[in-house]
Amino acid sequence: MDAEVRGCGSAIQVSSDQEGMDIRRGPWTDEEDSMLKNYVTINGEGRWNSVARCTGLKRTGKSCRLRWLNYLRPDVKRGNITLQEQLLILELHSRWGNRWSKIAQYLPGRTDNEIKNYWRTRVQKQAKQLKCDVNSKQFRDAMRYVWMPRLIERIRAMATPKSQCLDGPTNTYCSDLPLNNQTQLIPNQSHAPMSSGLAEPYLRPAISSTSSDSSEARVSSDLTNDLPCGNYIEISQNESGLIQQGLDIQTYDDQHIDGWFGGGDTLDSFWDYQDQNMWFL
DNA sequence: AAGGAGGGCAACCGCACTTTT
DNA sequence: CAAAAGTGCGGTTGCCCTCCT
Repeated sequence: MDAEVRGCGSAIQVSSDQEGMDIRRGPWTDEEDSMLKNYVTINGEGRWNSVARCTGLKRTGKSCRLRWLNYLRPDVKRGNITLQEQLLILELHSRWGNRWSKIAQYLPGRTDNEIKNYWRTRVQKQAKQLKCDVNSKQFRDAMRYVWMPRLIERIRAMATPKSQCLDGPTNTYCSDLPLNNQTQLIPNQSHAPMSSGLAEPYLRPAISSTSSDSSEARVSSDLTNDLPCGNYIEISQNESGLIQQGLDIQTYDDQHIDGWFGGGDTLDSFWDYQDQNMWFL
């Protein structure tokens, strides 16, 4: 039996659980936020049902957990998804599909919910506009061979005015990813299951490298294993200290790409559309 | 200026898995 | 070992805001 209480311009739903206790739903208030934040700061994460009971919050444990993870946690990053993050999302999704929490482990400060929303609102919208299924080969190929290289181009363009950073036409690009020498991509521990405490950086110096004297550090093997069709991101650091991102991309000429979109005109309009929407560029 | 449409995002739901008792 | 409780995760919903007409 639910009752709806309207206040402050938003709907707060109150229902009764088995014990007759009122359960609040809907948007969290500042007061609730501070109650939850204070409790977790003192007592740590976990035991979310207890949190709900001990704080006097009339919320379910699940609701408390979600609020903390997606909003109140101190390391939650706000603001737009960066180009590098977009590229990573595309890459990891091509590998793992809708494993949002797993993908989120590689994007520090981003929540699975945020990434999921990003995918649904941006990427799926593009698929819809192109009148193809987001899981179709056509769409995945467009991501892999058109959008991702284009993203990398943009990252490179934004990151460096330096010509030495370009490795010619060999599909090696650079960006300003904040990586240290001998960098390895590590999942963000703060998103790991049953984690506690502060987030660790998701990028750490590599413990070892197969090529001892090489300054290159490829994305960890866990990330690169089984990547589709020889398409992978390689992160390395050149002598200037700038990070190079190489994408092993098969070369597709315009004619091939035209095949996906039915000819030059269609492709042109496709790019026009992309430029208008700017969702990843 | 007003109303409608669509997008973005926070929050909820249900199920599956893990841990505890 | 089984049941209950707790937790995690992906899918979905609905509200609010912005843009367009």
